[in-house]
Amino acid sequence: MMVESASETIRSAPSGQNGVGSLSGQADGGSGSGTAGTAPAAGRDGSGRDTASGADSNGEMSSTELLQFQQQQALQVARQFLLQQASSLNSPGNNDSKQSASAVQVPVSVAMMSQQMLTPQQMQQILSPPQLQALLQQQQALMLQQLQEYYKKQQEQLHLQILTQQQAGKQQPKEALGNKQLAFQQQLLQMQQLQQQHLLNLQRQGLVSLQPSQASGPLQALPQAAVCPTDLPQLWKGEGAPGQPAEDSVRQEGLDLASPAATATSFASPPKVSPPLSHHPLPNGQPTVLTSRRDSSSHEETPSSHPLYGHGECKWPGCETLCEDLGQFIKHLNTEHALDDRSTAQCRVQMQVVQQLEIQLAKESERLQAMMAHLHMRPSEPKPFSQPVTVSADPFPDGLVHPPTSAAAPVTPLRPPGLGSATLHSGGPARRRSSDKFCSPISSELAQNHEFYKNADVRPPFTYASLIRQAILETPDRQLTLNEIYNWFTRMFAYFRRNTATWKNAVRHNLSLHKCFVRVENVKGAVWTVDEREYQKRRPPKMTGSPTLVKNMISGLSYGALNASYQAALAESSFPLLSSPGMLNPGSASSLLPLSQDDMGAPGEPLPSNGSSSPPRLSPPQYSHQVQVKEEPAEAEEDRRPGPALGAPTPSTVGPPEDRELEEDLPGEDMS
DNA sequence: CGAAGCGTAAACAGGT
DNA sequence: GACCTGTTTACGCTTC
Repeated sequence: MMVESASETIRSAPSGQNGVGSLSGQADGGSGSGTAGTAPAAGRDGSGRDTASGADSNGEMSSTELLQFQQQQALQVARQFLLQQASSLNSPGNNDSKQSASAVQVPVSVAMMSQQMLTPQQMQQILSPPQLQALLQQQQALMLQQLQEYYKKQQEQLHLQILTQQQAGKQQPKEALGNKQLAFQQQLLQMQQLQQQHLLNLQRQGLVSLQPSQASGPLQALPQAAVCPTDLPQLWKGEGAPGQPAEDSVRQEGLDLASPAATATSFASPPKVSPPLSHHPLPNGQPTVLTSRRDSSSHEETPSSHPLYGHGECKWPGCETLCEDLGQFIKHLNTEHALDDRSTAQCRVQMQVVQQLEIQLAKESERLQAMMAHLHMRPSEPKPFSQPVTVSADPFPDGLVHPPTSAAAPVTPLRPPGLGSATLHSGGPARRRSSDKFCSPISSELAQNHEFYKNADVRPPFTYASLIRQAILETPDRQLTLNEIYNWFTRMFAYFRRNTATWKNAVRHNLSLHKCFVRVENVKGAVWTVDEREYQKRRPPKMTGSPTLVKNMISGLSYGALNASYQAALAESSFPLLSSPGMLNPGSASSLLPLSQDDMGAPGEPLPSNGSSSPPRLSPPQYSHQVQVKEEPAEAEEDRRPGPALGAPTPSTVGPPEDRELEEDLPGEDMS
């Protein structure tokens, strides 16, 4: 109710021009007008400064010194990296040490590969899913090996340098040392986070078979490793102090740090931008730090693993406070890391770290591309990956909490994880919606970014049709009144709460326009249902085996979306892990699961499907009820729906759910 | 270049 | 008469 009215009031406000303009503006990062405060807008316009923040602070350092430090950092990273592996191998929590290890390896190549190194066609044609996986692992191994060698070499060097530096540092003025350390640590963090990112990416893609429980191991371990016990405190303190108006930028960015709701705990869950969801939050290859935090904080499901809590101590950058248990940790978090200037500044630093990591990732990706080109395929797209890098030079100059952007497209400011750049059409009204076009599972997409969309004023990258369908399918009865659909929109997407209500018109328009939406006269009025068959009809061919589609997916979507696509593709290839609910946010995953199926291309009705695995929402009774309802509108339906009852019953309406489910569940399911 | 899909705007009708 | 719901048409944009 309230929401509704709210949206209505807003309706007139923003869209001075046409809906298109405002929309694209939103998605694109703000064309200046309209809803102010979107992170992107601020981020872009803001400082043209780039990742150099670290470097900036190093202004005093000579280039040689800088180099040295970088080397040292690399070494450090290498150490941590190896340590990380070792720990994960030995970690009692990880029964599957092998997997953990691979987790570390794979990400490298995975992340890189996903970055448009390969043309979709190449991927598709050259590699079958299994092959792909194998290739990935090969790459990983290769990369890992190289990394390790490199690190080993540097280690010796580093040792020397560290020693000299330490000595020098004692003699040097504190300030200089501080700066050096700052830069050093920043890079260190970046490297480490890059690795985390890779790992997470891998996990999300399901290439690393970490089970939910296990997943927490690496995830937890990484953040820890990322924190250099001795140095970080200084780093953070140093950064916070430097007087940069971090706060300003932070607030401008739309980071809700200042909002009452945003307590220290919620820091991790910047309502506006950072994608909330956990395991897959980094579809874009974004460093996971922020996102992962959010996860666990919001989903106490894994009480034992708060992203900022691990190994009995607080993992807040620069803080190593020991906490006996999670409860204590939470208290500590709320008291010590509440919303204040310091935390804000630290947050900002973290953002910079992430930013630099992205650059690093891009570079590595570029390298991989070259490698791939040399080894396997012909240099697919001459389009060097470097561009993103350059651009990304200043992804979020001032910013805090930017939505995870893929290294591939760091430029795009406000993008929910998992959304490809496709989402951000800067121009015309006809933005590409990923779901339909690319078969990227809207459900999983939503599941992953549920919180994000809920809080961020970002337009979801789905077509109205998919959204409507989603709304309808999410309900037990598979039917909604128009008003309920409205409510779903406003409930699920901040965008539809705050933006013009033109979407309501669009919703109605879509309901009427698409045959897949069937109006049913009900006791309480009219409800809308989905005719899956029709819906599937209007969907694009299929992505399995369709090079072009795959191409679209990959080129059109960013890293995140790519992941989704990969997941879908792999899922089809019987890689259960990929789409495994375990990887998803428990809460949202369950509710959205149904969709993922259908969106994955399953022609049939998604929902009722796994009564067991998927949410219990669809109890037999309900289902039958729905069927009845649907039957009612006989007359109208005959027309619209060719013949549900004919050869094959309409998935969603007729026939025993169980059957459908089975069918749908089959990997090769879809389409023909 | 044209077709298709999508988003948006708007006119219109029927019902409450 | 205002508002909601639903249908339909038109236009612009993007992608293929």
